[in-house]
Amino acid sequence: MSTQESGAARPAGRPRSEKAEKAIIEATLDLIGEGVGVAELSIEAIASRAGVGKTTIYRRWSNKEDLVVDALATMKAPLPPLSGTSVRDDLISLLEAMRSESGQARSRCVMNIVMSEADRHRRITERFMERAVEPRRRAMREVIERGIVTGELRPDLDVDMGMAIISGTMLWHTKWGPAGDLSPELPEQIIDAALAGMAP
Amino acid sequence: MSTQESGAARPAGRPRSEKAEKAIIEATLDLIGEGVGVAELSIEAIASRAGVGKTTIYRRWSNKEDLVVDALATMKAPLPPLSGTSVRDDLISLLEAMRSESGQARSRCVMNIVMSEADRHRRITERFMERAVEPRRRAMREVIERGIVTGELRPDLDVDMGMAIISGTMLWHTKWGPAGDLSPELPEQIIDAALAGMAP
DNA sequence: TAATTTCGATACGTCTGAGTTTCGCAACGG
DNA sequence: CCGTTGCGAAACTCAGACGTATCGAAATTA
Repeated sequence: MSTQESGAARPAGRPRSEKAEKAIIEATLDLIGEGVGVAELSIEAIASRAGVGKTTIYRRWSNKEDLVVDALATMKAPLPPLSGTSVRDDLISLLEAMRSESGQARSRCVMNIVMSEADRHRRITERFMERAVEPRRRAMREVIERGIVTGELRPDLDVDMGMAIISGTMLWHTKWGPAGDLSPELPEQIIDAALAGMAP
Repeated sequence: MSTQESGAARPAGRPRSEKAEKAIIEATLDLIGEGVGVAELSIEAIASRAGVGKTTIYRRWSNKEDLVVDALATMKAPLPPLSGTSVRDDLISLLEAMRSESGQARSRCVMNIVMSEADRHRRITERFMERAVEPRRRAMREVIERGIVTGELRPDLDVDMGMAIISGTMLWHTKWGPAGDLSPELPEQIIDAALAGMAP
């Protein structure tokens, strides 16, 4: 077992370095986190940052887009634990997770790329959505649907619209809200405002 | 008056072509509208598209960023006329204006750039915000404040939060809503949902 | 040990685009 | 008509990055 296969017979020769692979992905996310866009992102910069030869990158990914897709796909969403005591609390927890991520430069820059590169590099967006966005979306949907069942939310509530209001209001604050970090009270404020509505 | 100055004495020599300037800005917006990002945007492509020599561009703008700033600043917001009959109607009109713009590739691409390039090219964002976003923001704020005065909206409503909910929900749909054009009913649906709230 | 494959480093030819210069012509003022 | 400035086109130099090839060393199997 110590020197032997795991499924497919090892093809002989020096095995690919797992460490190099990690370093490449990490360097890619690192540069992205510094605000470098996909277009400016150069393989040479990644190789240099990762302490790796360019060959080591090209042996694994045939082009930049493939690498970026894989790199972004590693940004999985760590869904917050939901207490389940009340819909209000769970929604606040979900927004709080978004808020804390919006404080990380890397997350912010990744979102910028995903949102603006959707047309040019469809594949980048697709994998990321499926891996990172969909799970969150599902979680929020479940909370809202549960709220309708328990009577905590209006029975005629349009679930999709409810999600759009909550996520959209949060998104708006991360993009156009006052500069600097978002207030820790913001998630609570948003949820209460969304629940209450604006009409008298 | 026909051949004479308007303020500063003309410095002699052939005057700069107003037409070329327009063509350059138009070509820039044209390329941006095709999804070309700021990084990929090349002066040569702009010159060629505008039917203009590179010199003519460099004589006016010393670098790409300056040109893009000026180009985006020409995208002024054509605020929709507000009937003023009801707050609901006016808010719907404001969202309808956003919806119709979101159907234009050029507007969509400009928004992508403004939102994602905010960190890298601060100046691009700043001028655009001031020229195109602020007027809309003011208009919506006035409508909401009027609604509070007339009693159409809750007296204790947080105006900023109300704006965030409405604009954010619309923004969310333009970015992550179902693909394709937004439904003409969407503005009305958003406003009604925002006014009503989610609680029973 | 021998064969094989990957490793990081480095050099290479190629391409794209920046920014400058030069050209002959056009448009303006005096 | 003359000096000045702008015009589009083209050529130029320069930098950066691409993607490939080659190197000697390292890691692994047989």
